[in-house]
Amino acid sequence: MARVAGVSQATVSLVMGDKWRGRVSERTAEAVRTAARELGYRPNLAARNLRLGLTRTALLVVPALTNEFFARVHTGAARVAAEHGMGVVLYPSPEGTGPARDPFASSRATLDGVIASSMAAEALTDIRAGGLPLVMLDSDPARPEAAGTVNLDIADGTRQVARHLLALGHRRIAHLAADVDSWTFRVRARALTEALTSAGAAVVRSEPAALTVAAGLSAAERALTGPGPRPTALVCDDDVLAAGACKAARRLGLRVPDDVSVTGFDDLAMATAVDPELTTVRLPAESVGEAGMRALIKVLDGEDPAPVTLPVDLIVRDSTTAAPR
Amino acid sequence: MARVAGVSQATVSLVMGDKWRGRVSERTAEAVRTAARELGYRPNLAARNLRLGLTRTALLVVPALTNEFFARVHTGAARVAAEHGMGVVLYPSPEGTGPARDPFASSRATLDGVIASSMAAEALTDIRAGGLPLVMLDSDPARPEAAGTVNLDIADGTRQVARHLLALGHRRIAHLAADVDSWTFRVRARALTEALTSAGAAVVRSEPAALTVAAGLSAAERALTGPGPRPTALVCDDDVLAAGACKAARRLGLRVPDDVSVTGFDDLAMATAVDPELTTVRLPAESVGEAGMRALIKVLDGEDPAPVTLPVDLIVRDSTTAAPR
DNA sequence: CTGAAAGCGCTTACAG
DNA sequence: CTGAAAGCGCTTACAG
Repeated sequence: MARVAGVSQATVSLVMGDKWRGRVSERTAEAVRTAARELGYRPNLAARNLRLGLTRTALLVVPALTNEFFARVHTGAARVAAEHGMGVVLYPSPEGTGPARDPFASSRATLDGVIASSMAAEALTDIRAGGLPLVMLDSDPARPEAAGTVNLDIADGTRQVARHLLALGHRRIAHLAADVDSWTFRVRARALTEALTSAGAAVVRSEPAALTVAAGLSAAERALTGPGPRPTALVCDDDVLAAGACKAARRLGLRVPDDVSVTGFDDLAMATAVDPELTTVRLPAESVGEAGMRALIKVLDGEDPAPVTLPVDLIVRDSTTAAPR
Repeated sequence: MARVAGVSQATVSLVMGDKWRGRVSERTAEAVRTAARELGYRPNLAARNLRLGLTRTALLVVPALTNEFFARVHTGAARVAAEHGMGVVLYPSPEGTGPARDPFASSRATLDGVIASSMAAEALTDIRAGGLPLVMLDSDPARPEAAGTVNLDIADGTRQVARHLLALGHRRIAHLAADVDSWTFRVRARALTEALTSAGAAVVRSEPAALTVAAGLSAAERALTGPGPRPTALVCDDDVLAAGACKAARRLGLRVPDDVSVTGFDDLAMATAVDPELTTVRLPAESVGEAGMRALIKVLDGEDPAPVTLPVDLIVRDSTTAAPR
């Protein structure tokens, strides 16, 4: 390339890196650009990475890709990254929220830092071993592993759900709990119990369920047909579970929301795909991604980003109404 | 590292690369491994990439991440990649199926090849400019851009839908067509028209819709309330659209499937989340990813992979029944 | 069985 | 304003 343009390697580097102003003549720069265009020349990133010792690439580790939440987190992260000349590469951890295999062996990308969303802190030891700056999203803020944290106010979202249901007169409330060991779901369970008991109501039953429609359906069946008076509301950890819960209610001959109110969490596309549309908690997923990338960039710049907690909103739709009788 | 282990750089390289057998003594190899463990040493990938001229990493370009189909394609591709010591990095093209910005500028990873799923061929010119081997998934097999292609038998899936509906006595069928310019949707439209007209039926109406529940809903409203006799069946390009169509029917006081049958496509989680569950076409997404990665590996090995077409299956559930009257 | 040396393609002082 | 040189950390012949 340098030969074709009739200049030195150094000059090519300056021009391609847009650092030539005041150091290379306009004429020479133009010649380099022309030659690059004709040759389809692209700087070898591996060489640049080696020389610079950084890659301007971040890895976003997520538990699974089947959830729009993570897609939106990525969108937000990628936007902020682009503004800073960085890129984001996705690593869907093959084992859900469990131990993430070393992404370096897997993605083989060289990375400047990693952002992990909704992962168990323990699941990230392999990644930590790389010594890379780590920003944790939607994870236990008390864990000291991360150089930065961005959280959703999950507890508040759960409290909003509880208050909404209490205001509608519900007192017997069951919880369809995601059968996933992560901070975000532990918070939901704890906040729900606290909010209800402090108001004189109670979680009359808690049913664990994997994050699928079918699992939500059978958990809801158990919750609605178990011993004791039937719950009048089902609080679900996730919209997918809530969709299953609505189907279960219908199969039992119960109307949603007249006989049973159902709430979701996340506000995925599924929340409005089902009938009735789900009352749920909307999570600012893109903002989470944006804040996460901003935090990582600060860490990379040697700064110490303050922890961020983002508010969430209850979206009241048609799956909740006044408790029967 | 070499200094700590008391051996040369070359020896370290041999041991870390697992190429030491018969060339380095067991004793020395063990010493290297121990030192590596203690130091938390990891070979610098940028240096290795530079030296080797390859990265054993493939890029998977997808239109968007909000769809499980692509998540499953990735899962399949990653599995095959891992078996061959490769990794797969995801690149969700920011503009849907439209022009993909140069992923090299964005992901900054150095790549051996790219796999593109469901993208318009024209959208990949930037990527092609990199001169990397390209495998296209779920894309026009007639385009010569790709070194390998893996397709779904979308036309056959559409024909299965048509035959199913015809057998149920439907003759007035409307099409909710995804408002996305890609091969996969063009095939659906063409195959549907052909299958119906050759059986003496017809697509009485075709309504374009973006790939959201809300868009599906309003497109279905248009299809069901337009001039002429009402269609008895709605063939939707996608499960999301079908979910919207079911809601539209219900709002118009029509029962699904008794008054209108509705079919989806893809068999996403949403297909069983809604009530009634959707009759739809199941796509072997993971197999698509696996076959795509296998094809890329062949190309990388200098072979010429044969085009693959994977069969798809109609899944009959509760959203279709005999035509009314 | 082990080490010294070359070279992958960049970027960045440094010299002219 | 431009070029020659060093060096990032590997891997791979090659020599011993």
